[in-house]
Amino acid sequence: MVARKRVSPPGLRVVNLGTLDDAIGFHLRRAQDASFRAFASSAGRHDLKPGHFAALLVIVNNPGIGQGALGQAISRDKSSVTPIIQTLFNRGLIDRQTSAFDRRRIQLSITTSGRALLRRLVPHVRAHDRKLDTIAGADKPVLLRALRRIANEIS
Amino acid sequence: MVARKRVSPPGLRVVNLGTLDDAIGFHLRRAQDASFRAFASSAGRHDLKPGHFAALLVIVNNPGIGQGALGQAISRDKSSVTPIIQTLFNRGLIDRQTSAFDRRRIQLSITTSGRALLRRLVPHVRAHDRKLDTIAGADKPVLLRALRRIANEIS
DNA sequence: TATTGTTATACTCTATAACTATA
DNA sequence: TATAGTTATAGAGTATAACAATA
Repeated sequence: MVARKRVSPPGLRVVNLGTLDDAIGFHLRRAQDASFRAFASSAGRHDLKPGHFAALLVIVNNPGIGQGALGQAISRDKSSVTPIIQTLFNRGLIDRQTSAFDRRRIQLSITTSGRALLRRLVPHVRAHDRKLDTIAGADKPVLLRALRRIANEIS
Repeated sequence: MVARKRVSPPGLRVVNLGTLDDAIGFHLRRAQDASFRAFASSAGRHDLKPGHFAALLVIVNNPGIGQGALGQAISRDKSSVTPIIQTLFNRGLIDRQTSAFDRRRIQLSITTSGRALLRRLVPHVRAHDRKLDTIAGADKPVLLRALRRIANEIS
């Protein structure tokens, strides 16, 4: 009697996750991972990664914002913000203007071409958001509330 | 009249996140990020990172599991599983045994010392889980349901 | 002295592709 | 030919620390 495909390890078809299956952190990672990949393969294919997109959105919504505040908004260190800003600037998507009040500060704003890219991207981003919204369905408000709390309150 | 601290950019104290504030993906990333850091600085300080811990948990719950199936369980490529397994093995936390049925397959199982580490770690992990559970409160079932759906259904 | 942003650097996590050995 | 696991390698993404300019 020959050992056949799949027969070898007895009863291992379904992986038992144990307590992991009840751990919010574990599912948080899987969901974030899946969502990130899905975003990257739709909007990301169109030349703007999630991080860059988020930064651009913050800038368009907060013209004149500095890199420190931007970093806080997207929860990144200022040293992580620098390369993002450089990319956006090199592509002509944003402007940098030294503040007249404080010459250490650089005021960020979106350019016409940045707006154009955003417009071009919005449908894809919307599609991604809608996918998530559809999946979350009526759970969305509760989901967002829980996620916000986790991000803000955990220590 | 001298320009004083914080006065320069008019009205920028609070960052306006715009549509980002309504995007599940954005909050997913922030929550996952915060949760990961919190875990790393409690249980992680005790020598096992989230990824390694998750792998060890899957192994303890599925003795004899192979690296492919393990990777599927934690949503990682087999090439990402290899270094995790090596670390766990080098620390004597798991055993690898070639399957008698299929000598390509390596059956993973936890060692006594792996169990001991797990026991030692459980309080910290529990504390982290409890923190998340407390924050999620009554929202937890809905949160988990939404996270599972996102991980499984998004494309 | 403190703060804004940059640079240099390094670390973690991950995947792709090519490989070995088995099947 | 196909599959389990390894290796080599590369690329994102991020942070820490030291720095320059300015406050």
